[in-house]
Amino acid sequence: MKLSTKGRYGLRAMVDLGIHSEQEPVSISSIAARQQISDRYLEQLIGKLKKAGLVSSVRGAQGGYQLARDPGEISAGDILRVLEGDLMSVTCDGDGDGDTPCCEVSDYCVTRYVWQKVHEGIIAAVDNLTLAELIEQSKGMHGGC
Amino acid sequence: MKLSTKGRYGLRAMVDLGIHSEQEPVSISSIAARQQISDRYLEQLIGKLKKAGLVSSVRGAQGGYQLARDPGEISAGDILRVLEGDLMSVTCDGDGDGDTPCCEVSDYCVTRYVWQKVHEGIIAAVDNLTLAELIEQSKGMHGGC
DNA sequence: GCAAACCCCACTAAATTGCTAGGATTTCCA
DNA sequence: TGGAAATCCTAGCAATTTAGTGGGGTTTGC
Repeated sequence: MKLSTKGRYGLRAMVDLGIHSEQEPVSISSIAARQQISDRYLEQLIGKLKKAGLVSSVRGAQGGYQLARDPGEISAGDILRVLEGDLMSVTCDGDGDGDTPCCEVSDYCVTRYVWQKVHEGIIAAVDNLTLAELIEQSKGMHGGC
Repeated sequence: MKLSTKGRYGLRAMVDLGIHSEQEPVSISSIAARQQISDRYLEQLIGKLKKAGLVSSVRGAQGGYQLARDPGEISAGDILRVLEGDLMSVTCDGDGDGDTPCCEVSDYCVTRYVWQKVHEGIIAAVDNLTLAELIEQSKGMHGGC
């Protein structure tokens, strides 16, 4: 139960875009260099973010990526959902093929109950956190941690 | 970012123990049969829970497991932390070997910031949820979901 | 026209997950 | 006193996921 590099890199890339792409599009290679990430790998992650409509692209030379919306209109949850899949989707222990009802085994709905609670906690946290806020945070700390 | 069977099975096993082990210890095989879980696998999970001090064991014939503490004194978070590892541990993207400071790359502390928020949300959810509450939930629903 | 960039898909080594297997040890009970 | 029932311990293994790498294409500014 941990955040993979997909989510971590994606958050950093989006913050980077927010800071550097206001005037002109930013290339994968420049983000990768600043963030010290494999550019081939980052390319795939940003591809997903583009398909999800969070970033827009400009093809050809001097092209690159830009945020598709205002940073205030993008939440950390939006980014993480794209890259990490459903954030703690609430599933039963049933096989989920639709044939069997969700809960034929005694008392395993506790899982569902717990997960509902956890899910609510996560969603509340990441959906109320805008990219704008993260960018502000990031600008605030120069080198220090 | 999902709950593995470890956490799901562990929660169900603990609820099962809470319901059935008040008088006498309960064997792995009976829990596994009721919960429809591989007993060999469950054995390993309960082993961890024992090492963590959440359940106690009685060896030999007619032995088995019991809750080590009152269900009101065990939280869902306690169980999940044992089986799923740190719940969203807040780590930087630094290599974490202690040699390099946490944040030598520009602005990746946003990861840390986001994760702090998510972590708080999760902890608040699972640590305020007692096993007693889950047992009550479980008893409340007979077959229904 | 050519280089810089995005785009797309396939492959792979390493780690994790969800088990299975084979025992050894302890203890109740007939 | 001899099983049988149970916990304990460690190792292995197939399937999946992760974190990339690789080899191309296509679009576009200069």
